[in-house]
Amino acid sequence: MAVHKKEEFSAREQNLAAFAKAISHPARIAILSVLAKRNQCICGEIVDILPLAQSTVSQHLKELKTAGLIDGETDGPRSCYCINWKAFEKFNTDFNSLFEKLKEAYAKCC
Amino acid sequence: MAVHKKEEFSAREQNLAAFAKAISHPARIAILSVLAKRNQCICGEIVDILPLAQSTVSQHLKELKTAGLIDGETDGPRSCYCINWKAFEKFNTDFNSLFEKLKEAYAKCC
DNA sequence: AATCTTTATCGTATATTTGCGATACAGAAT
DNA sequence: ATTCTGTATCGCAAATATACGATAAAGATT
Repeated sequence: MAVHKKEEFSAREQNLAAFAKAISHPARIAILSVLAKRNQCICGEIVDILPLAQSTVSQHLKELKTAGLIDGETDGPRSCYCINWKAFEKFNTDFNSLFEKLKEAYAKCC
Repeated sequence: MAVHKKEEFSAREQNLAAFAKAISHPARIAILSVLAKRNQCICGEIVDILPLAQSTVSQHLKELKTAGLIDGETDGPRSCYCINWKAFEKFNTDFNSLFEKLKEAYAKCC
């Protein structure tokens, strides 16, 4: 009963899905939104903004970082995160190439 | 220990997250990809293409439909799905308005 | 050096997702 | 009317995700 067959799909499908998964939680959207709105990286202010415990926020940040959506250096009692725009560009490109190219051939059939 | 505080975020954040969640699995990406490549809706062919059992595919289709990414009519022994392009446009718009508008102010700081 | 502050990690409880087989359902075919 | 065919749903097992408190880690402050 080997649950989870994600590996059996193409790399492209897996990559897109992984990016989507990273932004599939409102808290992570909120974090990215905060990071996007500032020119500079911010640190623990995110914890004050979100309605979540510090450990939970840290966990979400880790997921975003693991997925490559943000970069972050944590030196000592202070850490600094910022958006990895290249990852976003790649997602946009891949997403559009998959779902947008046939839009003009759009024939509503149901 | 009230797990899951998604409700405490803004509607916009929840909507974006919900869309992302819908496409956060390779199987669902694959399904959407197949639907996008055809002008007509297809039915059980998806089951033949994906490395998953029929019941599992049906479940993924249901999730996509519930999330509003696809439309589907099932009449009798045959069902017909197709992509809801408007939902995709909305996602693209919301996504870009959240994450793209400050790209030019991009100051790499870490 | 001892303490403070900030962030990461661990452990754990609960909720959700994924996947399959079995079965129900509904129109089509015989 | 009975059988066939394609799809949806149910029930269950296993994997993942979410959240928090407690604790560790590491530089800053005193």
